[in-house]
Amino acid sequence: MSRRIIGLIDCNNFFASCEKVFRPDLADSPLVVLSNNDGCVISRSAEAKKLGIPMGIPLFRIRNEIDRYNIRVFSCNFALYGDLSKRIMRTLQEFSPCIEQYSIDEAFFDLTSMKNVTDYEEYGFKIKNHILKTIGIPVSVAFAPTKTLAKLGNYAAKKYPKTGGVVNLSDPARQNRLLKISPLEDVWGVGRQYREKLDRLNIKTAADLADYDPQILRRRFGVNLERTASELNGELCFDMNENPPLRKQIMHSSTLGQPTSSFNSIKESVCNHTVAAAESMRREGQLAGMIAVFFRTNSFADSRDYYGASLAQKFIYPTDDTRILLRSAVNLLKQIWRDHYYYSKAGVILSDLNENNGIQLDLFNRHEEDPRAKNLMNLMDRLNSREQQIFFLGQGISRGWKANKDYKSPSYTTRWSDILKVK
DNA sequence: TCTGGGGTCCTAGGACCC
DNA sequence: TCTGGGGTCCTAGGACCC
Repeated sequence: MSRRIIGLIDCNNFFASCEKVFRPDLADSPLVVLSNNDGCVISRSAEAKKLGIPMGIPLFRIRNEIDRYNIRVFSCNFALYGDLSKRIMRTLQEFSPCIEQYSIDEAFFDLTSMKNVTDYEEYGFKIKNHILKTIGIPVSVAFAPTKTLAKLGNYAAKKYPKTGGVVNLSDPARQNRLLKISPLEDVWGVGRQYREKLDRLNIKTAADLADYDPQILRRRFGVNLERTASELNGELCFDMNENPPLRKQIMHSSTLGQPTSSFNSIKESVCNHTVAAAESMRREGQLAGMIAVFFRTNSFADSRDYYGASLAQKFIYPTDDTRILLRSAVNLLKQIWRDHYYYSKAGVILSDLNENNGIQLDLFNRHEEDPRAKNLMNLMDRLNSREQQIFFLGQGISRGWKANKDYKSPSYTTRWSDILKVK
């Protein structure tokens, strides 16, 4: 059997890079993208990183730096990022027959069967340059016999400019050299908690982890960390997964623009999340067996003023009908509602998801599916596929509770009215 | 004043069954 | 009052990922 060779492509500063694609005038400017509600920084351009803007910092704490260095600020625009992501994944298909999209901005791809590719470094640059030229997003590429090593290689491709953004770790000697200089926190699967505990065992580098007794790792940290260590040794434990299993739950929630004590505002917010979650569930062809609604006051505030609640309901017949889901959501909300608190977050979770291929029939309660419901949902999904055209009354009209998005870029690629004009 | 949103898996413990 | 092994299902909590 020939050795496996797995590639990993990972976009550089993805959200920030997306914003720059349509603003070439900002190519060299420091730029940050904010979380929902313009709360904190979730993506930074290279220039912003160089200025020392940390990941996750709240906007209000970098007001000075923004003024002093003229940092450009953008609210997040997921329609734009999702669309560019799709284009990148499509492009990658030209380079590998087997792709696993791992997140919005990264994908593993298997080159094991591509015998004509022998110079991986050259191939990596080919991919990188093609994506930069056709889509405008800079990416890093790494190759290795396991996913965990490919991840580590990709880290190195970003960290060491000398690599030019491409790292080939197919050779064990190179793997070992990188393991020795990689701190534990660069390893995929090692978070802060594990790092601190491993540090006490005198495990400080990726090489230390790879060399440690696997049985002790398993006993003290579980099977996944043991696998991570094996993967660092070049032994494949996390294989490619071209068709990731369908999601088991779908959550939609948000922080509100302003805390509110108004039942109506929270109800509208919950209804909107329900509609969005149902839409995304139908896109996957799934049905919900359960719905849960939750809301809470600001968790950072004084605990005396804290109230949060959640309540779930099971469906006898799993459903994807937004009208049924909305009815349940509002019902649940009414049951746990309390006046006089100021709520800042609300959302909905659809779970017990089943594939929509014939609902299990109950011997005694025959369930007749209403074909009109299906048609109605299809029609709504089509009309709303690019931007929202029609909605349920429960979603509200004024939407005063909506998250702040003061710095949003236009939806260049997904909204007709925002399409870029060429003079 | 202002602190994201959306997921997964593993493990331990309790209830319950034979 | 004490004694046993095995299994399932559920839940909560903790860890990780982007």
